Amino acid sequence: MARKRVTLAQVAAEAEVAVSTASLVLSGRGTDMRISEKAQARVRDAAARLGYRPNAVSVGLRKGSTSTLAFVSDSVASSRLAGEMIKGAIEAARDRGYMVFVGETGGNVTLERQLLDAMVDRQVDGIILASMLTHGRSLPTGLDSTPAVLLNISIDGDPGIPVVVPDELQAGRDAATALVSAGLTDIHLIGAGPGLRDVRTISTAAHLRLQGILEVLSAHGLAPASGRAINQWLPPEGFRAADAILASGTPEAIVCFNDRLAMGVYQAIQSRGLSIPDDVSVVSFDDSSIAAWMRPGLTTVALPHRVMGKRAADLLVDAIEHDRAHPDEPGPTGVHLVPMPLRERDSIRARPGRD
Amino acid sequence: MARKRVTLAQVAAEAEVAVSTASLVLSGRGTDMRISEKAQARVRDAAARLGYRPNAVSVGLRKGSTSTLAFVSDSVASSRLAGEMIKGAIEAARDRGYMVFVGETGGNVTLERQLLDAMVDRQVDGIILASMLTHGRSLPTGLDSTPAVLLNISIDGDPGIPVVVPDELQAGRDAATALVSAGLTDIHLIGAGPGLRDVRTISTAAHLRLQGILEVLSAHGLAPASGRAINQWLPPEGFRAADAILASGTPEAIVCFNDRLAMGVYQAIQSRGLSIPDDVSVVSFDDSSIAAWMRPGLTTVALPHRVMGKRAADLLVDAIEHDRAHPDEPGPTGVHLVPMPLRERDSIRARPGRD
DNA sequence: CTGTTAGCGCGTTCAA
DNA sequence: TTGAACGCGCTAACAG
Repeated sequence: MARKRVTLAQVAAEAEVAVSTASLVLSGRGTDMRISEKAQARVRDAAARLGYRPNAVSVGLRKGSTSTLAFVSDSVASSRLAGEMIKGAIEAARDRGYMVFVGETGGNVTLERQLLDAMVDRQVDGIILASMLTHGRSLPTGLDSTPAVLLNISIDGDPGIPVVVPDELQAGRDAATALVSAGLTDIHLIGAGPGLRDVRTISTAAHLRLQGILEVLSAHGLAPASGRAINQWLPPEGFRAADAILASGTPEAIVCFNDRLAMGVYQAIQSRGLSIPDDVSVVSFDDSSIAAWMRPGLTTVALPHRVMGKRAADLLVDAIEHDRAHPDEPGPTGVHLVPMPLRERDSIRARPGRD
Repeated sequence: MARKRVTLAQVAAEAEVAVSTASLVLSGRGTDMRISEKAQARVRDAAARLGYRPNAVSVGLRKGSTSTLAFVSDSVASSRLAGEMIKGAIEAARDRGYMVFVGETGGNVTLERQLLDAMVDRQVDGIILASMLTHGRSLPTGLDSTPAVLLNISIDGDPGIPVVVPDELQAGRDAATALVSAGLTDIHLIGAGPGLRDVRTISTAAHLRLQGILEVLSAHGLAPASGRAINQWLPPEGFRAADAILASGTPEAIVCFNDRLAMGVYQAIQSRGLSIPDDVSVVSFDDSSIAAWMRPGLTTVALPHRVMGKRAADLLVDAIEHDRAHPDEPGPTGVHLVPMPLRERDSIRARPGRD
């Protein structure tokens, strides 16, 4: 097993040149250093024949840079989201020549420390710290000694490093606009609301979505017909909330704060023999995989996890390269909002008599 | 930025001993080598004071082993599965002191080669090669020079390394048994069947599930009342298939080959005003997240992705350690079947008049 | 018991 | 143009 790797020294021997010559040739600076064409050819040939590949560990030790990123997330339950973000980050990293270590903390701070340390020990060039919750948290120490980017984490105060988060505020506006521009005015909220402070989760997404919704409604002289602040955004809760609304009449439209709530809402509406969107229009958030499969297809504002991951990796590599070029200047920073596109399907119907 | 790391030499200087002494003490073999208690204390103290952490890259170069695993998958669309497998692998790896590089090939063979090479360049100690399709494929070369495990991949012939796959055959048996033991005999198949060769996907899962189902049915003197071999196992296909069955009467029971098909089947049954499970019993496979949220809860045979990932990582570390201990003996091998547990919910009802 | 020495594989001076 | 020598940080022989 494990047949020995060929080293640069072996290539040099095979090509009958010195190691440094081989090194220069293979790093593409042969012509630059005016090394004879025939020598270069011999080196390249030998390398190819022997199947030489530079030992990345050695290069890492020598240059201090390992072309490696760390992706550390807390990924609690909502694993699908994490998967997409990781995927986006990995792809972007690969395109820029980086590999990525992935670690999960399960929200455990001690574990997070250990993971971060292990990553730094392995000389990662940069760190993406991701959360699946988007709530305010404090920053682990040590993130200042290595380039880092925060993904889906909102920090209180300026973290001094780039932050990538979805544009939940605009998403809220877009969801509300989709309803209002269909002429719907009797709008009920399930998940949070009706007031700006009626939020039961630590997620900042809830606040921002609500804020965006209320902003658009009030701009049209409207207010939510009702609102339910819910702690757990799952189908059964959605069902119960919708059922309560339906008990006292048929609403024109319901905004669900995520697709799982919407699934329960669908069940409640349909079990009463009502039709979506003929009787009730529904709009939601997340665009999880079920949204497209529900009948009718659910119109929802997508959380672009993959794009967010990609964005974070790109920003991180930018930061790393900036750091290399200008070691003493402060690195890039700022909050990067990733747009949440509205996926229009078939759960909203314009009110008759309106355009 | 990037304040300099503390090196072993600095610790040794601070403790006024030689580097080798410091090395021995910090690797826990101080007492073993009978180094004076006070010297040991000085070293430990200095290390703690300076915040010393060994440079893993250097250790990797020196020892040839990096405490690092590679997880390479092709993860096509079905990303949630990949996420769970990765998670399981990462957790198990962490518990045994390994970090993991994650890479995705999107099914691109060239990319797979490049990724694998990049991993090997970084001196990973072992490789998990995973697929989300479980179909027969050929093995990339080079997997023989590094310990490796195949995850969710069935290879034609003996790959000579451990393989982890779900026990789909038994899963098929269990699904059929759940129905038969409820006294149901009018059983329709959606996804594959009715005959053993009626399969439209490359997935080996379809074959094995079908085989298990037919085995149990025939053991009870039964055969499928109907079967539909379907290419794409998605809700619309499930809806159409179920609708066709319902057009010619109400079936006692339907076996769906995955949960997404079942979702469509639910929609078809319920849109006709029929009840699950009072009129029709349904059983399925995968236990995807929607299964628990459907109404009524879907009884389904779970694909334990996380367990599979964990299993693969454990086997890989076993193989690595075996290799270290007995470098010339052949490594472990064999097919490891991971049980697929039946998640009983509320979509099956025993036929009245039976127990 | 402790210190010195020699690499792991590579990139980079500095001379020749 | 090329080759010899040094060191990244650490471990393992080998002396002392």
